[in-house]
Amino acid sequence: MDELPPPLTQNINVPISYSLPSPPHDLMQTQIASDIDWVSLLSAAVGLENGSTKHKGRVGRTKKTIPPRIAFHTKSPDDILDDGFRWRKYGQKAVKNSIHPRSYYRCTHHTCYVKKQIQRHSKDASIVVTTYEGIHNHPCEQLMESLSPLLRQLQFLSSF
DNA sequence: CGGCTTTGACCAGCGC
DNA sequence: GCGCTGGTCAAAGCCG
Repeated sequence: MDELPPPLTQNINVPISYSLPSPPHDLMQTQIASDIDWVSLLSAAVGLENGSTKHKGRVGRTKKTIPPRIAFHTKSPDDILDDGFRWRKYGQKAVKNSIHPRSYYRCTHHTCYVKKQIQRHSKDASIVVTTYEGIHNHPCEQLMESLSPLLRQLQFLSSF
């Protein structure tokens, strides 16, 4: 499986819960432990979403397929969570029933079309709701950067 | 100069 | 059909 979820790194904020949007119902929220198995978690989310019907609203101007979606609730003073990937902001909108605007980000990798939305919780401003849409089709740059010295060492040792 | 953010305009879905 | 709302576009400006 080369489609990995946003990996946990040492400086990443640990989500306190995640939500699986499952239309037509509202978000289904589950508390998670800090040592969560991210691969199986996101795999479950992908499986759940693939079988679902279309969700409310326009998915995109050109894209017709519905990508998998998963939302993380993170208690953090920072809006932008460092998940190891590079993101470019392409929009911000004020949303109804919330004083906090919603920010829209796209993965900057040219072949990757993953998007994420970031919004502060309407009732608890200390909670950041990050919604990922789609799965990255490339490795995490930051993770590969931190692993490359280790990989080089392993290659060196394996030559003996 | 390239990459990024900001921000107003635009578009499409939905409910009435 | 119309208005509201959420999502996206794209020009302008900022920054390293």
